[in-house]
Amino acid sequence: MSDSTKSVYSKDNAVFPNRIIDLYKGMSLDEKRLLVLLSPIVRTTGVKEGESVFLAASEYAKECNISQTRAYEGLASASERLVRRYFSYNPEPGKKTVANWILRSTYSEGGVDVFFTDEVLQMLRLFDKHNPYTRYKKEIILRLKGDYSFEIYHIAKKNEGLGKTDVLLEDLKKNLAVPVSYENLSNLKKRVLNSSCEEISKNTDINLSYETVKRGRSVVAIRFIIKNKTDPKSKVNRAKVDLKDPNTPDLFTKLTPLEVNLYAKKLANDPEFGSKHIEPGESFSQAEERLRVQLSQQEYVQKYSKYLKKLKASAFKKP
DNA sequence: TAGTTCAATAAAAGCGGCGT
DNA sequence: ACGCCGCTTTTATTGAACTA
Repeated sequence: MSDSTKSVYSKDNAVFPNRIIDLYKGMSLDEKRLLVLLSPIVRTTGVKEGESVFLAASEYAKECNISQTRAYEGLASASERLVRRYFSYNPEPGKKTVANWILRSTYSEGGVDVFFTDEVLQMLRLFDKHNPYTRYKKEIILRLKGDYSFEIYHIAKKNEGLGKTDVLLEDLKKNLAVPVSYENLSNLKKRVLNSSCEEISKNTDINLSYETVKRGRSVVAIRFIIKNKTDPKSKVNRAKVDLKDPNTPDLFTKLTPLEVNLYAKKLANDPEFGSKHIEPGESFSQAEERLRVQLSQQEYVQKYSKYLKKLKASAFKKP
C-alpha cells in the first residue's frame, strides 16, 4: 500500500461538493457504489478529460462485500447507466445548471474505464471554504443497500455538525426522485424515511432519526436528527463505546462491520451452526439478518466464537 | 483454472387498497 | 395517520456452464 498521495483526504474517503443538489438521484445501487469508489481515485490521481479512471471488478466485489459474480454484472450495468445520469448544481445563487456525470465508459477485462468531464473532475477535487463539501468513509456508506439510504446518509453527513437539519418535503421528494405513490406521506415514511434511518443507524457511524415539521396541520418538512455514535461531545454515547471492550480475550470480541456482514452470511449458511442456532421455520435470510444484529454485540460474538473460529480457519486454507 | 456469463430462484421494493 | 394485505415488478444471489 502506498500512501504517497498528496491530497488532504486519504483514499478511504468519498468527498462531494455541497453545490451538487441531487447527488445519487435516480441511480441504482451499483451506480452509487461506483461513484463512491471513483471519487477517491479521481481525487488522488491527476487524470484529465479524455483520460479514464479504472476500477476492477475484483476490487469492486471486495469493497462492496458482494460476490465476484454480482460484481461483474453490477459494474457492467452501472458503467452503462451512469452515462445517462446527470446531476444539477448551483454555480451561483439563483442559477441552476444540469450536467452529465461522465462522457463515456468502457467495460472490458474485468473492470470499467470511466471518462469524466473536466467539470466533474474539478468538482471532485476542489474542496475549500469557497467550495464546501461533504466527506465520509467509503467503507461505511458502502454497507448501505436500501434504495434511498445513500441519499439520506449523504444529507445526514452534510449536516452532521449541526446535529439536525430541516429538509422541505417538496425538495426531498424532488431530489430523491421518488415514485408518485410517495406523495402519500405514510408511504414516504414507511419506505424511505423509516427504512433508511433504521439501516443507517444500524450500520454506520451515526444514529439517525427524524420528526415532521408542520405548518398548520400539514407536514411541510422533515427534520433529521443526526448523532455521531463516537462523537466525544456526546458523553453518553462515548461511555457506551468504551464499555464495549473492557478486556479483549481473543480476536473475536469485536468484529468490523465488514466482518459482521461476512460472518452473518457464512454462519446462516453453515449446517453445523444452523442445526443448533437456527430455528425451524427461520429462513436463511432471516437468520442472516438476525446474526448481523447479534454479531455487532460482543456477547454474541463470544457465544458464537467456536463457529467463527472454524469459519475463519477455513477461509484461509485453500482446499 | 481463474475469470466470466447465464438462467433459475429467492428476496425486496413498488403500489394500491382497506380497516382502524 | 398508521399498519397490514396481496399482487406485480425489480433486484440480488446462486450454481452451473462456458472460455481463453
